[in-house]
Amino acid sequence: MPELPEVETVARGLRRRVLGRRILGAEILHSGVIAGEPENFARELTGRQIVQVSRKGKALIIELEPALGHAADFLVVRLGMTGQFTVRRTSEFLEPHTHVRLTLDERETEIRYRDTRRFGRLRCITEDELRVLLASLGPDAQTITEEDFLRAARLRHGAIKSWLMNQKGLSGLGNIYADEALFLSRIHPLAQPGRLRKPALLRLHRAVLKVLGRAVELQGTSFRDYLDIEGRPGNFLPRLQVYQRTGLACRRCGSRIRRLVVGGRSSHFCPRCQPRPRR
DNA sequence: GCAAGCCTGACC
DNA sequence: GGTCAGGCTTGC
Repeated sequence: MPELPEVETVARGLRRRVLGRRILGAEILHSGVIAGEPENFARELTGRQIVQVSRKGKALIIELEPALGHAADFLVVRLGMTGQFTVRRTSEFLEPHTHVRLTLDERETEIRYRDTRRFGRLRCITEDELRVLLASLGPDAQTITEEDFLRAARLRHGAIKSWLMNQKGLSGLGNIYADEALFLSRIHPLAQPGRLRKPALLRLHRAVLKVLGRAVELQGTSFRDYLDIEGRPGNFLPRLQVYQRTGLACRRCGSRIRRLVVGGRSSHFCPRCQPRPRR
């Protein structure tokens, strides 16, 4: 599942491989992954040079050189659950569930978008629309300051796990890293942010930065589908402490890891290291 | 038939 | 403000 570290890895890969290159054509094999009109999408991209690749939270942002007759200067991608970008030779075997092909300048390589579940979306938007999108996301989870983190958490009711994942207080965490950060900071997924003491919130802030930093270094987690630009899996999987380890021994205390549904999402935690909050 | 991320809509 | 269910899709 692409969360911040996976999206960061993809962004770095794209930066390395396609920065400065021009998109000669866009072929849409399945329009379901395109937000808006597919014809418009293809028209906006055709002939455009890629001048920057960045991200905020889990949103991948590909900036195009401004060009006459083109309003949308940004290709923004949300990878959903199984979205994948690869840079491949045009002649290479086209893997199943490839939905978009962006031919690059010499016509020998292309950017491919693959997405088995088709929960991901690609959209071409203007700078104004990008601004609105970015404003709808909280500070990036990798760079959020202590102050912003405390401020965002303080007023919140409801489960801290839901807050970590809702992209508004901070953006970039999904199920894997939310569970991992809560474990590292020894906080129960049902704890209420507004009721936690400051030291606990500071622990959580540090845990978020730590787990994301390490996961970025290891190029993300390949639980099921995630692969980078070159088709390689990430290396964080063996470092997972709780995610998808239900029934296995906690690496810290040996208790069995439990699973609990919070906000409709499965949460994995150690009942001893992360005691249930007093209510 | 469930699970995943994200959106929408219903409800309190 | 908050929760919850439903829909999207497909592989297990």
